[in-house]
Amino acid sequence: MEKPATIKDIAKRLNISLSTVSRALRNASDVNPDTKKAVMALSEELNYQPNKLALSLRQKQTHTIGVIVPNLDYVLSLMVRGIDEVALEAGFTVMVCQSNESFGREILNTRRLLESLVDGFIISVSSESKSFDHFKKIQERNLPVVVFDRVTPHLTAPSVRIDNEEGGFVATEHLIEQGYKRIAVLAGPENLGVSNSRMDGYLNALKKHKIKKDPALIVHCDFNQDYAYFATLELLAMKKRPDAIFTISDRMAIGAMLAIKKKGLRMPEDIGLVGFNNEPVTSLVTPTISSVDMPSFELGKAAAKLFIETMHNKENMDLEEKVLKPKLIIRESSQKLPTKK
Amino acid sequence: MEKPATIKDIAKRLNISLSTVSRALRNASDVNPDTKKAVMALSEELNYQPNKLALSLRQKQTHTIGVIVPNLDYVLSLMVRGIDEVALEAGFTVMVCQSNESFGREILNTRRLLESLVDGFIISVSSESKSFDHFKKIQERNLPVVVFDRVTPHLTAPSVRIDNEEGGFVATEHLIEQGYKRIAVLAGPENLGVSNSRMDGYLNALKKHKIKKDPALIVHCDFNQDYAYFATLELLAMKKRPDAIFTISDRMAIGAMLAIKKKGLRMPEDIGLVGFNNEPVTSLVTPTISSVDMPSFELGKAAAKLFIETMHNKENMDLEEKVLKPKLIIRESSQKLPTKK
DNA sequence: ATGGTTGCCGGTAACGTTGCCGGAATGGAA
DNA sequence: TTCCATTCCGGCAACGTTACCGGCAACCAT
Repeated sequence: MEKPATIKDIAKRLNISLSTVSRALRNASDVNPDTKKAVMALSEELNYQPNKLALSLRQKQTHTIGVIVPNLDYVLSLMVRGIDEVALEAGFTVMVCQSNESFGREILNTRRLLESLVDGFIISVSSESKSFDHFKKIQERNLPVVVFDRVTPHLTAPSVRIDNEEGGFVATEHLIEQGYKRIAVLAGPENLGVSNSRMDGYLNALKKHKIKKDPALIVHCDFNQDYAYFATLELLAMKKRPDAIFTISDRMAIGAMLAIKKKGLRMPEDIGLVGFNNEPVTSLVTPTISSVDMPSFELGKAAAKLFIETMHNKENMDLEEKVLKPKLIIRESSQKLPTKK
Repeated sequence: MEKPATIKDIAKRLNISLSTVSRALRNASDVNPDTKKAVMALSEELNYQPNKLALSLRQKQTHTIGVIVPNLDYVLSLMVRGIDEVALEAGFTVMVCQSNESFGREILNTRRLLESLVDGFIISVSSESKSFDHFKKIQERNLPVVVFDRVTPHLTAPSVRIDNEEGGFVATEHLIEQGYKRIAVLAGPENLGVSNSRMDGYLNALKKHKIKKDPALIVHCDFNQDYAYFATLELLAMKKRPDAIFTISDRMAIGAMLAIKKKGLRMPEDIGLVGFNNEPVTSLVTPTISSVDMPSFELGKAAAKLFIETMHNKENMDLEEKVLKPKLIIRESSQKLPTKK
């Protein structure tokens, strides 16, 4: 048993035509039940597997979805698993590419996936990307595109995300309620929509509680632990230092935590801290860090479902926009007061 | 610009034959420099991309490598990135599947990748797998298989791994040198080669230092934080409890740490702890946890290189076996004595 | 008997590409 | 002039599959 069996082999052994075998193997109609049975039996015996390549070539569909993500950290890999689950169920294979937050790599990945003739894309954009022409080119080819998690107003496509504004709001309001007065925010790159939305939530919370916004307490820095570390050191060196920090990711919260410890300050007594993503590490460090949790797995599943939907009725893909709700998980780093009630 | 351009389009526009265009696009020989130039120019203009499907169908090669891993934790995802890097360089695409440590899923993944007509496999086996027939079937089809990280003697194939025995040895010897007397080991499932090798290293270290092995201190449990937590609680409840624990993964070390803290014991004073993998989290928790580091990225690269090698000379793939060296990183959890010298 | 319907099947082309072979045109050497 | 080698090119088949069309029986109703 060397080469895998083909339809031709079956046809020859049964002395019938290729067409008949082909029909017998799927379209039960228009074929004698007996021949069909014979074909089925033989295909079983020869362990016949249809050749996907030929199939795809013929019907111009690969049943493959290209997924581009900026990285595969805890949250995103959970989302990808969600995508995978739904896609598999629907008969699709997914090809995952990481852009490593790099614009150039994102373009490269797009090209590679396009070369692989994927049927469409599910995308979470890199934090570095300011231009989206490479994605628009995909849409011009009439391939379905769904954006998830990291959405952007510059790309018109169906999308799934969480309510980042609300996430930022509840995190900030929680800090306010705990009695913190000077709340800083560590945001990501200025052009990253997710970051800006979370910051909007932060600002809304301040406004609601009549706290004046202080530009010195709003820091943009790279989406990464080391940058957050140094940014926090600077914040803590201010004459009137903040007494709480909201970071728009847990990675950054970890950086902030290290800086706070380095300075010898205590959480939550001297300074409060809330992160975003609810990565497992937040409950392992000392003190445990409060964080905004999001339904990542569900979000991935929703993205894949939306993709399949979009694929089927390309016409009226009137830009569905699905928004899931985040949830604040309160831990030691921000709980100054005893639990209410 | 709707459908992507094909060779046929170019031929028609230039009034030459398909064959000529095909030759012009790769085999410079046997084609007039002028026509070649014209073809190149037009293909540029039409943004021609060769259709991979047709190519693969024709030459019975997909230039795709199937990668099966038990999960995508820190170490394995680094390895996969290493594989990816080398594969890309060599013109291969990789398809990554997670078995989630499940035997059934591993079989499923194998089948799916086989259906996708990958050119070969790079595999790290699931901890649950006791039979390897599904992988042997691949080899019978004459497809190259390389095993990495989680190797097994039951599968005859070229392999890349780290010296797990040495890793277990240095970790244990370090604990001994720090003055710990009753050293327990938290091992993984009994049939997992990696775990057993690390345990062999542990046993060798004991023997070298003339410490009698105590079966009560050798605990097998599932490869996961919660199991490790409960296993550690039991260890600590012994009449003569251990004064140090070596866990064969950092996940388990975290579980152990939580149990130790729960019991109110201090590290390193009351109890020493060393993990394996050197995941970033080990340097974030309190106390920081000593761990055995391995060159994961390099290991992935080596696996891909070996794969490509194996692919090219299928005949004399006389089972190369590459072994990389691990390195102990000492942190707070095990450092009872001041640093030497 | 004739005509139309139905059930079943085979042949052909096509998806986009390349390998092989054969052939036309050109040039130079005999 | 004749012959052969070289240079360049086109035709055909094939990879494995399916869509489409047409054909041959057999059956029923007229």
